[in-house]
Amino acid sequence: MILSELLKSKRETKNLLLREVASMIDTDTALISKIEKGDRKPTREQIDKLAIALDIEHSKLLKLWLSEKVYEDVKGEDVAIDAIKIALKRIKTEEKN
Amino acid sequence: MILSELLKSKRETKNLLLREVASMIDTDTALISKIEKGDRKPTREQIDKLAIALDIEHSKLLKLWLSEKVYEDVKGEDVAIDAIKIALKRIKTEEKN
DNA sequence: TAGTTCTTGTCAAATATTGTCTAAATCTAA
DNA sequence: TTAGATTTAGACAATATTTGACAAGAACTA
Repeated sequence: MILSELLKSKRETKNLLLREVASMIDTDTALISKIEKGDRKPTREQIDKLAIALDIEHSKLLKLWLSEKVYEDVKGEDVAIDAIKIALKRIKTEEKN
Repeated sequence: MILSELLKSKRETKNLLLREVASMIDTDTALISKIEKGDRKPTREQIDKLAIALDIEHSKLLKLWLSEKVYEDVKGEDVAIDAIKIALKRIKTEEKN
């Protein structure tokens, strides 16, 4: 499940209108629409607010958001998998200290 | 081995001066110095040129460069590992198609 | 068809990144 | 030590990227 899909399905489950979510996020409907369509990435602050507005576990949303940044960095590269693995190892070894 | 370290050690192995590398990369010594100290990230074009100038396998350099972008995205996040893993899965499943 | 919701395109403002210059710091050899 | 060379640090303009906002169009609903 991709971030944009999650946001849209959650909003629909809760029967909220774009304008209602928009006001909770302090922006306009156009931006929310774009976020739900994957045309724009939410900022981190928006992620925080969206978690509250849509009642989604914050860390779940954050994970998805971060993973999409990672994905964008490497997609289309033929060394994508190796690059991600290198980063993963680095994170893991750092956590041990 | 981190990108900046690799670049510096390779240059030293080859007994090149910053200004020599700089001219091959079409920039000035200050920038190369910063790259070697990790203060600046090379652009992708610079990675390509550095691979040639320093005689480093291009894909190796590219992997390191990409991995550091990934690392920067998630470092310090307590969901960092999960986020990377999600991205990794996504890349893997997409490659199958 | 009118009213509402959603989508799209555009563009300026805000941010972030990059390149270059200058001068200071560090190193090296005589 | 000092002169000359190399490397580093700081500042700042140029560029690029991201973001927010507006307006108009499209799609949906009653």
